[in-house]
Amino acid sequence: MERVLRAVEQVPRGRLVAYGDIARTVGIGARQVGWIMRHWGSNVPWWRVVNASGQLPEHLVDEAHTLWAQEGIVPSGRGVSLSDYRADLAQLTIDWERACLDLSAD
DNA sequence: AAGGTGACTCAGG
DNA sequence: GCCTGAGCCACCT
Repeated sequence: MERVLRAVEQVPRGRLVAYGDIARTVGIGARQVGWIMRHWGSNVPWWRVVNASGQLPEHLVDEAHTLWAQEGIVPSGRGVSLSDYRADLAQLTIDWERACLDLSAD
């Protein structure tokens, strides 16, 4: 699950990813991502992680809208247009790994 | 050890 | 767009 949290941390400002994206990237079930977020999400940019419909659970939408506004994400309808802000999770993790290599290489 | 639950997702109707 | 059913797997009774 460390991988999950790391993946979420890699999501850049103004971008979003779906639980399923993370799930497939780190190779676990989508529900596990949700479970992890519930326990450790408070320590990562959880608002950049939404479900496949671009929505969040009721108790979070309010916070999320505020944070999204700060990131320049404009909600559409009940959630956000995931397709408009979706980040390439796989690419992000690759970038992160390469960054680590660069650091050690130097 | 077995069964229920969940910040989910996908395919079908 | 909405509802159902099945798959998912870590965690908790």
